[in-house]
Amino acid sequence: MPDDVVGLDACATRVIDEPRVEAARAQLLPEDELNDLAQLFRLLGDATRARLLYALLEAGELCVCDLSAATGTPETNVSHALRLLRTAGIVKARRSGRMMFYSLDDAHVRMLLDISREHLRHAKGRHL
Amino acid sequence: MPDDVVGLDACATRVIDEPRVEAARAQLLPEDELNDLAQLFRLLGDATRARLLYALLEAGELCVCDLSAATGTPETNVSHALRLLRTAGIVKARRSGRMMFYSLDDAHVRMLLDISREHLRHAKGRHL
DNA sequence: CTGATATCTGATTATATGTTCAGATATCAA
DNA sequence: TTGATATCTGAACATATAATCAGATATCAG
Repeated sequence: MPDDVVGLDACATRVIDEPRVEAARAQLLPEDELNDLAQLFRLLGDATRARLLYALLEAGELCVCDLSAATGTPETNVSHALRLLRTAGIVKARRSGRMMFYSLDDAHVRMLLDISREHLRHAKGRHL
Repeated sequence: MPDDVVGLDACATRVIDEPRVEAARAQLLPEDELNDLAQLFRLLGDATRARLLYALLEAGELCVCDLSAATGTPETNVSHALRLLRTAGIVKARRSGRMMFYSLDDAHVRMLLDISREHLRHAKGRHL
């Protein structure tokens, strides 16, 4: 059989740069890590959640009703959104009486929010 | 009318920490910026696209068929994915003969990928 | 206890989007 | 030119998920 045909996990595709492909394959992230990473980004990739996160980035800590007021998001939506973010370890909650105060739970996420905002500013106008 | 009821864009929600809410509102990102940010994260938030991006992060530059081979993704999917990423300015393309070589187009995105991977490592095991 | 408030939850619906397939385009070799 | 190859495109389908609504839980005041 020809040696330029791959028979592993891919379909029979011709490979142009064999060593580079091998290197890339060797460093592929494990499936579960990749899914976790994708999930992290997906959670940041919704306007409603992003609004909440940037509000928390600025305000530090806010209760559900204040988050609702500050972002103009119905409280139910805020609650649903925060549950997803909390389960993923992106925000943390602190109870005080009948209120729950939320804040960002991770320095890396804070960095992601910052850098992405910066990216946007720099990327503006570069592409058609 | 009572002064603890908000009547601007939100529904009539009671506000707990008025000044903090005002501050958060004043610093809210404009809608279009927020949509762009959410779109950026959403594009990173898919396992197939993330696989391709991390492959490019490691390999530097790969053509479609090599990306397909390296990640085990059908070439059609690779092409669809790369179009979205290219339109958003996340990857750039270089033609060489009948092949197209793709690579990451933005230092910030590279940072996002790095930091998120780091986040994952550190966050592993912290939450239930 | 009862009532009021803040938040949460589950189910439904509507929308968005990743995947697949068939075929189109573009480049090169002969 | 013709044929082969690499990539792209559009449409149909299937799945995921955000928004909405009704009602549940939890905390506190009286």
